[in-house]
Amino acid sequence: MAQTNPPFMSGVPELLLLRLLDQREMYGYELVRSIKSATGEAISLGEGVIYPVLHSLERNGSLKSRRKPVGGRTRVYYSLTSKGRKRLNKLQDDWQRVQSGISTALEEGFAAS
Amino acid sequence: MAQTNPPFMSGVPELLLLRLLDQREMYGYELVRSIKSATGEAISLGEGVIYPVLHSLERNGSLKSRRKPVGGRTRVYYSLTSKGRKRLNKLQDDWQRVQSGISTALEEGFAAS
DNA sequence: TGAAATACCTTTTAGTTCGAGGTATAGTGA
DNA sequence: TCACTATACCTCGAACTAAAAGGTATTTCA
Repeated sequence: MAQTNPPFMSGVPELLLLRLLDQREMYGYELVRSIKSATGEAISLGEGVIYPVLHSLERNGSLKSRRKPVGGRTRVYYSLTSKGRKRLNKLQDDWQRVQSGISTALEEGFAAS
Repeated sequence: MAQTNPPFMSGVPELLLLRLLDQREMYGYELVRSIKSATGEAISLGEGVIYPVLHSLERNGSLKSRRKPVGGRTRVYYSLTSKGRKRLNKLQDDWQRVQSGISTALEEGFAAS
């Protein structure tokens, strides 16, 4: 069914990845679980979402990565570049604007005269 | 350039239209301006967004319309059906979930020990 | 031995927002 | 009268992207 453009999710994976990686270096598989817990189980993103976004963010210079062997397996750790930090700020501003706009619209009508 | 899927906008036009039309009957051109003012100028949607969404919502039974001649011009007024009201409730729940999930994720780290 | 968890990845699909462009009438001011 | 703006409807094409499903390979644990 591939529910695309699901309500209110556009830009969300990117924002969450940047936000989490701004706090500390993490690898893909770890991010999948971190997003669930960081959002209080409200948002869950599969690997099919995470990896492509990670790759495109690295391609455009927002993230850098380093491979790190851990007990036979290899993990790819990602961290923010300064460009990524700028991008995070922009997305947070965008989010704030949309969020407050919608709040205003939804709350209206309480004191409908 | 057609910047599509701009951050955080997916589902937003539908939510706002349903919300405004739940308060009172309105026509397309009017909705364009109402969205701007209802969101405190934070969100602005062009006619190229409004009309297609209006049509698809009517097609799926969330809205019904009636034509009304007003001073030589014809306006198409839209209003919610019961299906549209259910849809509005679902979208509001979705929004609430995403909104609180993101707030939690963004606020985290204040008291980072 | 087998199943589950870890860890990486790609491909395909299904939209949906947005800008630009198009038609036509009514109202306004010069 | 002429031009311009506002009103009011609409369509089309492009770009972007979240999600599901499927794929590989290793380690851990019962």
